[in-house]
Amino acid sequence: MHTSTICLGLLTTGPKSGYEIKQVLSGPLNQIMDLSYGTIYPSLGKLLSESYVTCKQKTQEKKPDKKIYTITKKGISFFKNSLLEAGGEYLRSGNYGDQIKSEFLMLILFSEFLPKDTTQLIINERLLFAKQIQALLTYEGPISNKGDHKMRASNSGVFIRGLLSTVLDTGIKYIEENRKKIGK
Amino acid sequence: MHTSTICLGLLTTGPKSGYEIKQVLSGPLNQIMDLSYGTIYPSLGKLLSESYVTCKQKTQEKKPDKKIYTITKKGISFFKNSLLEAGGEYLRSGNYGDQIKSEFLMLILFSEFLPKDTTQLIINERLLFAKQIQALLTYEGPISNKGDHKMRASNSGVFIRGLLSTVLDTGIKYIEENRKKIGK
DNA sequence: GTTGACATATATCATTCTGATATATTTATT
DNA sequence: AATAAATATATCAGAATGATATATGTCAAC
Repeated sequence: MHTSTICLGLLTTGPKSGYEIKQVLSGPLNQIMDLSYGTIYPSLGKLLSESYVTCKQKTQEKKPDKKIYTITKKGISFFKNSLLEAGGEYLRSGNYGDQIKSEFLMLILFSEFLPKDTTQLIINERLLFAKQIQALLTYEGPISNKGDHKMRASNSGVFIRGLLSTVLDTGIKYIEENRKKIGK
Repeated sequence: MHTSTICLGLLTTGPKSGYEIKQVLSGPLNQIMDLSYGTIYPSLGKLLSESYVTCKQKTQEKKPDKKIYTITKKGISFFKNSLLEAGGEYLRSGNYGDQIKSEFLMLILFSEFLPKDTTQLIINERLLFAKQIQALLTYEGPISNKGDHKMRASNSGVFIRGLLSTVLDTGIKYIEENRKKIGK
């Protein structure tokens, strides 16, 4: 899926700045996708030049200028086509897996070459982190203004949150129950 | 973790060609890390120029020439340092999460813009794929010569396989039980 | 028997992406 | 009063991907 498709998709829930798109991608959605500013800003620029979005410059009183991007009708139509194409490519490719780079598990994989206390420290920090993410995913209270909890409130959003939460929980329990086995 | 650290780490289990390193990274390990040829070959070249590995050219009778790389003593020492540094950076960074890009879940996230049958097809294929990976991870029989099952046979390898298998199983069950909720 | 698909094997490269950095203001903390 | 952290956009060197090129072998299909 192209960066532009992701940006447009996130804009379907309402106008956003590049900074806000990054915020959304730094919340629960971070567990399934991330983009850097260096990818987001140029993508929004291109989308603007092709009239898939419009841009309202907001000269804020107390903060740096904000460029709020709004998806256009043309943009929604383009997004639907792009998404369908991405789905078709996904099905055709035969590569149905996710792209994962786990620094944590690579360190564990090579942990026989690491001091034991370092390995244990890494596992402790990872578990703490996973529990924080767990809290973020299961959080049901009022939406904060920090962008932490921003995810599509649709059926699919609920489905994905549930999936991530369940899977994360299984992972935490597995690590807690089996960590003794490493570096034995 | 740098590409060179990963290559060296994989070479600690025995000499390998660039192609074989890619094979290992295409087996069960693919669930936690992947590298492309465009990353592996230049990295091995650099490692060779710095004497962290040696290279034996094997003119094979029936196949293209093979360049078998073997880690040196200097290489092992360098690997241990690099790994310790990677562990330290991991702990210092505060970013304990994995880098994940899930084409599948992004398609599900936006599935309200996709035809229902397309979404269902995507889920079907994903489930089929996940079950194949599951079989690969739990496979206990003789090691094939296809590189499919190559993973470190150490404690950590067993730990990681178990973790991935457990987590994958939870994911499959969740999707099977909750897929009706999408696109309702 | 030969065509086509697939596996083995190395290598390069345009395009893409990341991670770091620069800039500037506000808000919160100490 | 100073310092850190959040808000906000933008750029860019370096790294990584995905595609492509090259070449040979095998194996099944037609």
